[in-house]
Amino acid sequence: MKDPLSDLVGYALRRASSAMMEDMAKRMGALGLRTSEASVLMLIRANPGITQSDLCRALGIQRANMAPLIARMEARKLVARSRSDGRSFGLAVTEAGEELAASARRVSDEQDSGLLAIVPPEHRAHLLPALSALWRADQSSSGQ
Amino acid sequence: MKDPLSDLVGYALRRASSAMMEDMAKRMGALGLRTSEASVLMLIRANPGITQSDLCRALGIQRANMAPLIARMEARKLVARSRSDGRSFGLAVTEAGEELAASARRVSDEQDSGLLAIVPPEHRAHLLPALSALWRADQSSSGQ
DNA sequence: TATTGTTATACTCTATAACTATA
DNA sequence: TATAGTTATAGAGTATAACAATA
Repeated sequence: MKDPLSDLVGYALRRASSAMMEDMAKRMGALGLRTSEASVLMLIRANPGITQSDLCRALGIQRANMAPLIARMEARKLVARSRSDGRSFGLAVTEAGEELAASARRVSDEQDSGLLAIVPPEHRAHLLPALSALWRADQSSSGQ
Repeated sequence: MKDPLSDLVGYALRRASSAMMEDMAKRMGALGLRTSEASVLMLIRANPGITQSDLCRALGIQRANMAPLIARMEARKLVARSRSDGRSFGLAVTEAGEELAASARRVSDEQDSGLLAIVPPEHRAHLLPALSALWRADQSSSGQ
């Protein structure tokens, strides 16, 4: 069968990302986390006191979608909120959240090692710089 | 702000793919196509007589989701179906479909050039081989 | 006026289960 | 038994609009 798509970087990018995300969903699911929850948890852990809006800007998530996500994690006592000003909350991980965030980080690192192991050695060091350039150059992610 | 995710290949892969797909959706939308429809159209064009199931295996789409997609494109007279055996149809692009497929291919090539232009020159040639290795190595895509 | 958090809502993509007709 | 196509359905991700409270 002819495959007119296999020489397209964009197509390979989508397929690689889908495969990786499916694998990641399985790994984080084993911890009781969605992938979005895992990234949020890791980012709060690294930035205690961060607000929901700052999280949204960092992760490219809409505020409207962050609200129920944080609510779920607060209900599970993984994250605690404290008023920072009248509008916003400062977020921090609880003890349970700290443990889970550490596990999520470990899982992420494991997956990353696995991904890099699949990439032929001569291409390996180029992947992260190339991908970082692609998403940092994106215009649409800057506006909310 | 600390960013514990930016050194993860998996995270960069997801962000780069999201940005690319958003851009692609805009470009294909201008042609009246969804991204999935565009890829299907290009693949049928390159493989006249292909069945829906073969398309599904090539593109990693579920049969259940292919049915309404093909139905839409048949209703728009972009694709024609003819019985190949009692179970399956052979698919082919119509004249209108051929034109639209050519436009979709042009749009894809344009985007790809733009993507590669963003990647620093020393990393450029490594991107497609690295991504191809990643999604071709994926286990879950082989089973339907 | 702009920002934060929230609710409601809708659209797309994707996945599974169940069914029929055929090989 | 396995495969092709179909339908119904549900989950997840994501987007916009509108609102109240606050800066």
